[in-house]
Amino acid sequence: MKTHELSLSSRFELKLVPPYDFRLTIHKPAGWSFLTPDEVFEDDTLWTATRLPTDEMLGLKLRSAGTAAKPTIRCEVYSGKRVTATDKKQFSNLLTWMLRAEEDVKPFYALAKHDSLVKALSKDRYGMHRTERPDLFPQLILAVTLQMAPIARSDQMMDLLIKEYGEKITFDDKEVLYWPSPETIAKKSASELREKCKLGYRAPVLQGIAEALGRGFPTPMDLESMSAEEAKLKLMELKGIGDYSADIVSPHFGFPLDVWSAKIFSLLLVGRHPKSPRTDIPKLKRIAEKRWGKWRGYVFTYVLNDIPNLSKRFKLNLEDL
DNA sequence: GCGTCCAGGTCTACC
DNA sequence: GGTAGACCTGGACGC
Repeated sequence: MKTHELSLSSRFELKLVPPYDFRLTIHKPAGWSFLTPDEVFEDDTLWTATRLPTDEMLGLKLRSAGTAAKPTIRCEVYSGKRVTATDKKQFSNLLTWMLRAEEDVKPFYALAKHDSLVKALSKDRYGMHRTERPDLFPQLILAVTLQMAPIARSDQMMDLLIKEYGEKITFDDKEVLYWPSPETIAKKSASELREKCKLGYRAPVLQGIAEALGRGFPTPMDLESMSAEEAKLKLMELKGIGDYSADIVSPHFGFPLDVWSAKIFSLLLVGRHPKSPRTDIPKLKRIAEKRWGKWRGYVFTYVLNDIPNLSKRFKLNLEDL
């Protein structure tokens, strides 16, 4: 396994737009990782890693030094090269973007005045933010492995991809395994990927995506600068990425309903179990857009991270769907 | 044990 | 433009 030994390159504090709950944001209650499933979260400190569009690896140590009302995050960036003052400024800008430090969620919470679901969500998960990744490939791996598989099987495929082809990042006496690069996956045969990572028909799909990224593809930052529709269409040019996957991967983040979440939102939005969850997806997406507009992605993230509370509050059996 | 069924989409062929 | 059917494979389920 390729190993990167990184050393401290930059240390700075970020002031964030309140309310901002550090723990809820970077260590989400439903268990989704910030950047890699192998990141370490101890004593309200996160050690994680990311790959930049330049292919450089960074180690990140993030720690809250404030409260949800007065949020501050102490950031340490670990790198494998000597960094300049310009690099340090870019690290600060990058973390601001990744943590959505400047995003004001108060307009979202204002919807609670006339919306009982948003009222519950904003109370349960006050200060939780969505986050961004500068590395597109892990999001695409997530989207592809989620397709047509129970979550345990998706986890199995992702774990095997990281163990077989991932990279080891060591810094600050910690070790973090990170996702494989598109270059690594593009070089493997589909049959090897299928066998070692139990990817099934997804093996050639993932390899094709890795090859497409290697030929040049917009970065997440590029996609964000496009309109939401343009970004989605660009992502859907990748074979194996359809409407649902593009909604997950796009930094504009749509309302990525799959069969499982369609069952949940059918109960929350129209108060009944769907007869055919897959058929109901377009209708549910339209209802969500009309009800929450640009904040529907936030509603989606909040709901997925608040299932046990919502089940009790609205007397719905959402945990067994 | 063993066989059967199906899952947190996408693509293609066919009408 | 709409839709049925195929797609890997592991695990749940019934027997």
